[in-house]
Amino acid sequence: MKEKKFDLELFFNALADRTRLRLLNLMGSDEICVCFFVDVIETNQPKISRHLAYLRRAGIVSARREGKWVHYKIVRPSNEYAAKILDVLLESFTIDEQMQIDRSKLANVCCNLQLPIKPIELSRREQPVYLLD
Amino acid sequence: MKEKKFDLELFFNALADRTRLRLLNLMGSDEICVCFFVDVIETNQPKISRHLAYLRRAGIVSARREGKWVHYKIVRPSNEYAAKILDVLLESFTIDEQMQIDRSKLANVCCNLQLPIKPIELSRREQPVYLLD
DNA sequence: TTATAGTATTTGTTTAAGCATATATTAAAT
DNA sequence: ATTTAATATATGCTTAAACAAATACTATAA
Repeated sequence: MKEKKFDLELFFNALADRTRLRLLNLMGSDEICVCFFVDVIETNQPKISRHLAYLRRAGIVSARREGKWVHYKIVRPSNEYAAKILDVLLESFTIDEQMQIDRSKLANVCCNLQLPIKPIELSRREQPVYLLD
Repeated sequence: MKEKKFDLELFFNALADRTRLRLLNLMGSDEICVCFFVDVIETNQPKISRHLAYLRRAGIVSARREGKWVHYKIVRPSNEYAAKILDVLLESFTIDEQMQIDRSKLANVCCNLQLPIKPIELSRREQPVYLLD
């Protein structure tokens, strides 16, 4: 079973959109629920879902369903150079004003930033998880 | 006089195209004439010019006219993160088979790869140069 | 059945290719 | 010198394809 080749063009295309960069910024090192993205980016949910699907196809994020909710997180791309590039990109968000505003908005709607275990989710029992795509 | 902000989306879009990646690979650390790109990529000249213009607008390459010829080279993006990303990208070309094939084709049509001074150009007197854009 | 998220469809916009043409430079001819 | 031709490169224009947004609809879980 051969690994399918990592598509650098798809990768860069995925990063060439402000909404998708904002989504990556919000994920940072945490796992974030779709509904929080909708709150922070202040747009409709299908649009967020479509951009998340784009990032998924590019091998940049993964999804995990937990009950009604789907959580997304950044995954390390299989291509080592893409992984390095993603690291630098995430680092670059620290000097971007809007990205920092987004992060504080997320901290408001979602009190679990910075916490190793998320209080809200503690009250829900763990479900048998499955991955999309 | 305020520097205009570096456009990360434009930068990533510029990198999200195989032809443009091939052009960057061919430039590497050298300054290359448009006619060599046309020879190596084996496509029409307007297409090459268009992609080079795209890279120029994204702040990734610069052009220098010397007589009838225009030479392109990679420039360090003003955004430090973009510069780092470009470094990693160029490094990634070393493990890409087609990129290496392109480089050897270039070495054939253009004997000056690896040489600090290009023999062909030595026979032309230096012109007052100007930059496009 | 209600909340959450994903998909399908339509529409408008962006992008790329191909072709033709314009511009810049040099060389050659008058 | 001035015109003409040739070469190298850039740019308009048109068409086709890809992409994004909005809306409506479907699927899943509680």
